[in-house]
Amino acid sequence: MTDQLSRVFSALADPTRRDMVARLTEADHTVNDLAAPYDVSLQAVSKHLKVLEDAGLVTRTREAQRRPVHLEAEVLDLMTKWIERHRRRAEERYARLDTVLARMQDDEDPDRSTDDRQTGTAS
Amino acid sequence: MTDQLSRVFSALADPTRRDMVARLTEADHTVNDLAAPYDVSLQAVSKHLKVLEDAGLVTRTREAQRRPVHLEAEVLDLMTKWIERHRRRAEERYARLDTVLARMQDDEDPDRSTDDRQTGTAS
DNA sequence: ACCTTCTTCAACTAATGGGTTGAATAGAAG
DNA sequence: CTTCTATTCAACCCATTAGTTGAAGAAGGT
Repeated sequence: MTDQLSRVFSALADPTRRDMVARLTEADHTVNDLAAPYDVSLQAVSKHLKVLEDAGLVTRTREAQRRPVHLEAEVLDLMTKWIERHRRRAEERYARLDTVLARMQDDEDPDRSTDDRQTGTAS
Repeated sequence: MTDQLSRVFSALADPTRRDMVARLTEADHTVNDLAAPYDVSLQAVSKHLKVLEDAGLVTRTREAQRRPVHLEAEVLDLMTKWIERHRRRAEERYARLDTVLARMQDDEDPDRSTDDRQTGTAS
């Protein structure tokens, strides 16, 4: 899992980490702050943060003993781009399929042989 | 990892599975078809497909001995929605921060006390 | 019936992931 | 210098995952 895209998807596959990200959209937080709502050790939270950091989703600075965590929201665009690119391809394909199916439907029913392009009757 | 959103993120955290999804946007494929490009056993590919299926990303029907795999692209919207919701929140927060910073900048510089809202000079 | 094709099930292994506890570091504050 | 707070490192545990090989099941073709 060497590429960033994989790391980002993987990072957000965990509900706790998604919740952290959600809270970080509102404000930067210290590790202690972030840990408060969860029923796990501080060290576990620290690990979660490392995962988010390795994915590029958060950065951390220093402020006295604290290490405020900051969300790098632009990284989310990486995913959005991938998803939307493929979503779009699939949509286009479905559209083509619908067209094909509609034509087949027409062919099946010889009464309504009104082909849009060919104004005259078939030879 | 009980919720679907987690399963979908997790499913797409693997480059091979992403590639499969990418190929499935163009056409349905059999397991053999899908497996061809990868240097792993057929059983491994079958397992990958199970992950995608459990996430709701693909469905499989039967067609003689084959089990054609079909992409369910709408599921991608689940992710897009989550991501965009939080992306937007972060953006809004940044915007607010910029405003605050701009105000602080103004306060720091007493020469240019031209407040846009107040047409006359300050009292 | 038999063979072939396509696919999955079962059992195993090695690596990874999320959690734990205990010790170590970084910086303020006494 | 000691102590307190905030955070991380290290070692370990257990469950899950990605891969393997070998056997089995399901559907057609002969």
